[in-house]
Amino acid sequence: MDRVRAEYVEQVLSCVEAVPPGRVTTYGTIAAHVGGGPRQVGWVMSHHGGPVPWWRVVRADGSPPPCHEGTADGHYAEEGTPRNGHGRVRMREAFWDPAVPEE
DNA sequence: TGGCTGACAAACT
DNA sequence: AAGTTTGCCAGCC
Repeated sequence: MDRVRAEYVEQVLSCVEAVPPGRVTTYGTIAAHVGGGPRQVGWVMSHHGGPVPWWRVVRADGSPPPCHEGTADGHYAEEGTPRNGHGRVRMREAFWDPAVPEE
């Protein structure tokens, strides 16, 4: 079953890498796309989200991960991600869904 | 084997 | 609007 886990991780990372600059997606969206639960996606990110743009993956309310939020802020400024004046991303503008990439 | 924890989410108060 | 509770899947003690 190790392979299944590795494949699941690959899909999650793939979705994260598929997120275009200036856009963000949520754990729940990825979970609904690749399967499993939002916590599972978060678990994968915490253990295998090193080489991927994890800052493009935010919570459902638009808040960045509890870790490296300062670093994420720098990336958002660099990518031009629309954010609210409170350190949270404007989901209404920046939200991106892997099932509807043409948006 | 059972229970707790964790980069979450949705519903309820 | 903000805080609290339950459900979710997988891993670890």
